Amino acid sequence: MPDRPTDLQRVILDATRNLLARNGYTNLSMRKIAKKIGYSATTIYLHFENKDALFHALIDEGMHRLYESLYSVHTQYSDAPVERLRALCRQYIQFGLDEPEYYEVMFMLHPEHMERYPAAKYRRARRNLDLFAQALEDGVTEGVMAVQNSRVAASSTWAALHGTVTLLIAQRVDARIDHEAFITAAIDQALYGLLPRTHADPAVPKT
Amino acid sequence: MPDRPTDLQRVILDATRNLLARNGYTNLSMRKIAKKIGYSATTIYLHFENKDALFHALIDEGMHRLYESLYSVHTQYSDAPVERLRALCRQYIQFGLDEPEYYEVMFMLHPEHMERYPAAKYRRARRNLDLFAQALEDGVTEGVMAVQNSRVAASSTWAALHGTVTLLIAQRVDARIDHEAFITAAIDQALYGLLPRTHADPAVPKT
DNA sequence: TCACAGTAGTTAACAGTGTTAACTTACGAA
DNA sequence: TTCGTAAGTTAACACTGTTAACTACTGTGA
Repeated sequence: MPDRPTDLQRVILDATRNLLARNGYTNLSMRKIAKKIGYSATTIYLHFENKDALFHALIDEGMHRLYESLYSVHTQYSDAPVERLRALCRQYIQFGLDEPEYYEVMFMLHPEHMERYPAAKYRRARRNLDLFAQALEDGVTEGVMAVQNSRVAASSTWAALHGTVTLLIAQRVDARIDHEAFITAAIDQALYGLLPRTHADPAVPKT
Repeated sequence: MPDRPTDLQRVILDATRNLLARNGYTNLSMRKIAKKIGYSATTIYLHFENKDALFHALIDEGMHRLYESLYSVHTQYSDAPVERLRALCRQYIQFGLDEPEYYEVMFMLHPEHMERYPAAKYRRARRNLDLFAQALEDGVTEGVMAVQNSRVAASSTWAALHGTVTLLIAQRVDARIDHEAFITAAIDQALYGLLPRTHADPAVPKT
C-alpha cells in the first residue's frame, strides 16, 4: 500500500476495478483477477498483503477521486455557501452513480471487512466531510444557514446523501419513482432542513 | 419459503440470525449453521432451497417485524402527522440499531444477492414506506407539511434514515461525534426539510 | 405381518474460495 | 563464475455452497 503504486500494482488495481464494475463484488476472486492480468493468483500476494489490502488501496484511490471532484466544486462556489452545498450534494451523488464500483468498495462493504481499514487512511477520507462542514460554517457565518454543530450537521447531511446513493445503487427505490425526482427531493430536503427558520416556528416538538 | 415456517425451519432461522448477530455476515456458512443446530449441512437444503432463500426468509421476517413496530407508532400518533413522522423516524433508526443482523440482511446485502429477491415480497416491504407516505399526506392535508409528491418524499426521507442507520452500523461516523446527537440531527434535518416555508424564501436557487 | 412409498436425514464429492509453503527462474553484483 | 535477491510459479490446506447417491424410519394398504 505505497503512495504511488508500482506498475504491476497499477495493473492489478485497474483489473480489479474493471471486474468489480462488470461482475460485481460477489463474483470477484483473486484467481479471476490473476487470470485477467495473465499472472498466477499468488503473484498478487507479492504486491498486496491480501485481498483486504487490495480493497483498501482501491478505497484510498476512490477517496482521492471523490475529494478531487468535490474540491473542484468547493473552489467554484467559494463565495456562495448554499449554492456550494447544493453542488457538493449533487457531485457526491453523481460520483456514487458514475463510479458505483468505487462507491461500493468505499462505503458499502460489510463492517467486518472495514474494521481493518487503517486509521491513518480515515484521515484522508475525512477530508471529504470537511468540505461539507466548511460550507456549513460559511453558511452560518453569512447567516444563510442555521446549524448547532457543523461537524454533526455535515455528518447528517452525508448520511442523507449516502442513503440516497446506496438505495439507488442497490436498486431499492420503487421502480415507479423517477430517479432524478428522487435525487432532487433528497437534496432539497437535506438543504431546506439546514436553512434558518427565523419566525415563530410550526409545531415541531422536541422529543 | 412458506408463510408459517415449520419447526426445523424456525430453528434454522433462529440459529442463522444468532450467528449473524454474533459473528457477522462474512463468517456465516451453511456448515456452521448446521453445526449449531446439530444437523448436517445438507439438511438445511431440505428446508430451504439455498442460502439465498434462507436469507429471503429472514428478510421477510425482518420486514414484518419492522412493520409491526412502525405500525404501533402509526396508531399511537394517528391524529398528529408531524409528531407521528418524527416517531416513525426514531422507530426506524431504533429498529436498525436494535436488530442490526436483521437490518443488514434486509437492506445492506450486496445488490447481486438482492436481485433474486422475489418481486412479490417487495410488496410486503413497501408497506413500511406506505406508513411514511401516509404521514406525509396527512401532514399536507393539515397544512403542516409541504411536499410535492408523497411517495417521492417518503422515499427521500427513508433514504436519509437508511443512510443514518448504515453509517452507524458500519461504524463510519466520526468517533468524536455523539451518536444521539447525530441521530437527532439527521431526523431534525429530514423533518425541517418537509415543513412548509410560508414567506418569501431565502436564496435556495433551483438548479 | 409384509411389502412398499415417502420422508428426513446422512456421507462423499465437485468446483470454487483466500492464503501459504516450497520451489524455480532470471538478473545484477562481487 | 558464483551468489543473493527479486519475481514468479505450482501444489496444497482448509474452507465455501451445492448436488448426487445412499440410508434409516414411519405409516399405510393388502
